[in-house]
Amino acid sequence: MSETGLQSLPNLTVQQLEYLVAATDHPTRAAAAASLGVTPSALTQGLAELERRVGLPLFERHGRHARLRHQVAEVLTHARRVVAETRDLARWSMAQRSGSSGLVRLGTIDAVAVQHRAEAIRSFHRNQPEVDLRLTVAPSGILIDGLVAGDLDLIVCVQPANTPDGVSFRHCFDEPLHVYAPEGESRRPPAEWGPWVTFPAGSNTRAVISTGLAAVGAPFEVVAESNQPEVLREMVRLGLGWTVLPPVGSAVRTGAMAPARSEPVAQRRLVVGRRVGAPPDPAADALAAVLIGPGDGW
Amino acid sequence: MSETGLQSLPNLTVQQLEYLVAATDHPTRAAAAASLGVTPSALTQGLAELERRVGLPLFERHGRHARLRHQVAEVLTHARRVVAETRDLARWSMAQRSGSSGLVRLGTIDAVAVQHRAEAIRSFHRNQPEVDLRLTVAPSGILIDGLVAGDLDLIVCVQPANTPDGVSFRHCFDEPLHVYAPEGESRRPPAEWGPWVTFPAGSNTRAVISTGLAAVGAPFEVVAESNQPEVLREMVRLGLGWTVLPPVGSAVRTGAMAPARSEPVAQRRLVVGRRVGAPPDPAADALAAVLIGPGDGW
DNA sequence: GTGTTAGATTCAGTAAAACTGAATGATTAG
DNA sequence: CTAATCATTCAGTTTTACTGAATCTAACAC
Repeated sequence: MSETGLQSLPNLTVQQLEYLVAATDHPTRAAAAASLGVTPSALTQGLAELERRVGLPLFERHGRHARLRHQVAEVLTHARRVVAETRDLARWSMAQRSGSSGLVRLGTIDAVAVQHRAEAIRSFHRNQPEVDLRLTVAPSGILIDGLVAGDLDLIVCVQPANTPDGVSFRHCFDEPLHVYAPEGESRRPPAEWGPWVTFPAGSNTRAVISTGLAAVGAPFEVVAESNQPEVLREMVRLGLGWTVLPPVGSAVRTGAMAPARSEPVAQRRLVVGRRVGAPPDPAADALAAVLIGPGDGW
Repeated sequence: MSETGLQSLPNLTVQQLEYLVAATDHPTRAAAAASLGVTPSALTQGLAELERRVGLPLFERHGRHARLRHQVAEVLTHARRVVAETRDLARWSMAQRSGSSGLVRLGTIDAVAVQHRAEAIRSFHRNQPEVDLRLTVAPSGILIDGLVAGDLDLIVCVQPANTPDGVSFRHCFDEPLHVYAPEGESRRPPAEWGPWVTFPAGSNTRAVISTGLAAVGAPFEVVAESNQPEVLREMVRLGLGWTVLPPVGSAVRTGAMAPARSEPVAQRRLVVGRRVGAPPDPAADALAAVLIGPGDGW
């Protein structure tokens, strides 16, 4: 919170500094003006304005030539530095604009990162190495909070019951949720299912599961919780209770556990989330497109 | 002679970058605008213009706040750097303007630096430590060349026969030139003076000496040359020949050599030289005034 | 010397930009 | 809900930057 105060900075423009550099780098002002694509008149006036703003005479006449005063080598140094930095900035912003570069902070739930979109993320990372891609894996609620707070640019999460303000979701894909029972208990009717090990309270997936079980008449007594599907699966194997999970992808090492029913008891909707206030970000757009799959852009 | 080409640099102004810095350093834009002494409206429009010129959206809305996008940290870095550098430049130019600081390249002949104006130069250096004073000691001809070429700002030299273009001289003081003879030869008449050890051909002082000796009817056969009075003096002591030199100042370690005549055989005019094309330079003006002594300025 | 030429500057006039002050929209606090 | 604060937009004015023409100046030829 530094107080800038009222000290007036000379309102130099990059263009004026560019004039100065060009004027010193070219033998005549006409040549310098031509190299900048302006008339000699503009160059003269621009340099005069620069002199006025710096408050010091910059040139001295030697015949027809106007030499830079040795005292103002500092000004020239400043000019060269600013021009170079601005050129860097321009190049950087152009790269940003074209989307060939930039920073994208992606957040996904674990199943998406390790299973459903693992290959998409990997190939994006490989094909666009200029994009600094940072991946956060967390439960949907935390992802959404991060998105709202501006800590994430793009998330793939389970669609929540109500869309929070400032966020927009696009459908990504639906994932079936199957009932898994401890060994030997699979053949019970829904009314006798449970008890359950499942995601913690507040989890979007848990809400979907709760609704799905109620629809088939199953009770939903929860005896253990975890955010990690692998942990829930292990609990089932240990006989702690039943669970509802998406099927294990073929790519993942299967624990050889079959669902208690062939039909899914529910399905969760995976969505890609963006901040509505966020300005267009080509890199994030490109990644979002990859994650959503075929279809038009955002 | 680098070709800047036609690549268009965004015409950023220091003020716009200052807006950006202030906007990020203050909690609200109103406060930022107040700190800069402009209306919030100006700040908004200025930042919008900056966004347009950079070509990237810089902010994103979070409720009422407009946060800087994390992607544009580079722009902010650039802005801070340029603002800081420009502030330095402004401070420097102000110091230059006020004359309390700056660079003055002074050139003098040796007698002036070590004798006639040694104390003046020393006290100027002591009283105005902000001025970066660089002293070059050389023969008059070289000093004048340096002045014309712009390598020196101010010189004290022997007045040349004709004033070169682009230089203006002001009278400083006149210095008598006495004849010095090797031990035991002092009492000869002028027609038997010599041979001589003196300044090299082309030297202004030598021209003065030559004229002076001719006026009293002395021959001017030169057997040895040096630009350094001490060397000439030593040559005389060694019996190599006669010489014509200014009297040794009391402050200088005297070699206890008396002139062959009490009246000077000639006198050289010391002048202070400036470039006519040179813009006003308060520091150089002050030093010139000290060197000339009492009298009006340049 | 005179004339010629190219470079640099000055002088209109015009287009762009920056600012102020008022009006509008949007968001937080009570 | 109301009020207050903040941010933005809008209209109008002042400032600034540019082009093109005219002017001035220095260098060069003759």
